Amino acid sequence: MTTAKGNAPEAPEGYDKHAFEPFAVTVDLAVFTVRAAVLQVLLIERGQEPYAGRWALPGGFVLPDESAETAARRELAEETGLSDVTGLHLEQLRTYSEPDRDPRMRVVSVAYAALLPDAPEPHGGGDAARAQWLPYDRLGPLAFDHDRILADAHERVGAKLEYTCLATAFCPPEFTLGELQQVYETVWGTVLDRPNFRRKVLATPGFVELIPGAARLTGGRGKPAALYRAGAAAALHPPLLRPSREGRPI
Amino acid sequence: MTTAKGNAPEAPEGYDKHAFEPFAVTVDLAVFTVRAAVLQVLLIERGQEPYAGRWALPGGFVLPDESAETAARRELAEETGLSDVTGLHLEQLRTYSEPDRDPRMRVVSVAYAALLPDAPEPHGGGDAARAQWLPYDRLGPLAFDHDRILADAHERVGAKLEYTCLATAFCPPEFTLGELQQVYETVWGTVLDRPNFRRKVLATPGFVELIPGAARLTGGRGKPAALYRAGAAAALHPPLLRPSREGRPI
DNA sequence: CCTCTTTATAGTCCGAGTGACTATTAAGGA
DNA sequence: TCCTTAATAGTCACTCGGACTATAAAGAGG
Repeated sequence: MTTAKGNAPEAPEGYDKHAFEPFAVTVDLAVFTVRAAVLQVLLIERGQEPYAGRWALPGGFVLPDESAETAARRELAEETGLSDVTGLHLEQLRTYSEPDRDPRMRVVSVAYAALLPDAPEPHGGGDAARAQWLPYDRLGPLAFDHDRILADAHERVGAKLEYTCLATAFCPPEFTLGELQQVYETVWGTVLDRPNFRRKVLATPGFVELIPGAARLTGGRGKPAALYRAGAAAALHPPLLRPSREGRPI
Repeated sequence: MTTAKGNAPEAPEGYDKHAFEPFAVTVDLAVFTVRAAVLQVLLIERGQEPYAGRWALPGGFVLPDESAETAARRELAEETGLSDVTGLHLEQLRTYSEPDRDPRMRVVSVAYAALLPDAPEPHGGGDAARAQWLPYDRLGPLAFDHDRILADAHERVGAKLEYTCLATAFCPPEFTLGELQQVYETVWGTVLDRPNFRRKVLATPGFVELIPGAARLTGGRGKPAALYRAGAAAALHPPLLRPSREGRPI
């Protein structure tokens, strides 16, 4: 880990025709999980100004020899306390660069969305700040422009459920079709017809594969459900569209 | 708005627990147009090392009081020589931040994709470098990681044609359905059935609207085509999917 | 002027996909 | 044993889209 270099880099040859201003570059993480049919978001309570006491997305600086992707995965491991985050779905969302988005200084932030299959209680994190899962609904205003980042992340995740096999990233290694449907219903905030959902999922080759043994599982009453694991496919053809939304955002 | 021109910002309160390293932040533009059934890209010939003589995407530094979006639009105006770029489609692609992507220094680049309805010959640009439209196919290797950026941009534009009304951004204010179909065929590199394309486009409310007068146009032989303009809709429901691609990237 | 070519436009046919719905199976609880 | 719950199976009709044919309206060339 390098220290802050005390002098600004001079614009090297080839850059001399432009103004040159160093920026701080950070990553912000929108980490989602589905627990008990509720979409949960990992948030950190800020301990100091600005926005002291408000909830914020976890994140931090990109280190000098890191890519943003590497920094995001490092922060994800730190904030969740998980030892292995290599299998988790992590996806770059977009970059937020409004000049006044951080009142302290000029910060450009690369936002990532991450999906977790279950929700381990978060580790304190490297910041010793309070990290906690909170339901996506019922969130007060977040710090900085994190409301918008989180809304963008939610929209992206919802859209990707339509045309990719991403939903399995919310599920444990072995899951029932009911649990998979629950993911769709929770993220989309809709109710789906169970036989039709089942027909669609099973008709998509490589989406899920049956665990062939009589392996079954019961969450309580009712007929035990067959267990599936994620398949090899990445995309859904044709897509599994959300029920009638007329004007969907781009 | 932050100052601190010329000297590195000190990590302010709240940031002191992190290492802090200033980065240069730039924008790179993948500017597309369709001319004569060929997908063209606006490129700049580099005059100096590294990659002297190679083609590169236009772009430049984000100025201290600019957002990346503002910088991208400014660069777009400079490079194309167009006086008004407010109506053009400009969309953030993703951010490239590999530590070694620019051998001179640490540069984080926010990439944008832009679509132009027709191809005015490019202005020299503020860099006095040679700017030129080149066909998307038959491009040698570009400078830096611009091959990958351009490929990502192409994939994104192709995907957005499926589920948005973006194709009209490639067309002049008044266009025929044949020209619109030409955009799809050129970007996708496929051939579409004309009656089916027509049926689909006209069945999507708000995609295009007929210019009601006997306004017609002939590009040469054949029956004159009716003229349309872009409608108010932004999304396509259901989408206009590319012909059979089995494993589509996410 | 007539015919051929070209392009736009209209319409048909059929099969895949999906929404809405009903029926059956297999468990636990009263 | 009966009821409830949840998974699974199956039906029916409608829509959409791919493939295809037919017609209309222009220019080119004899």
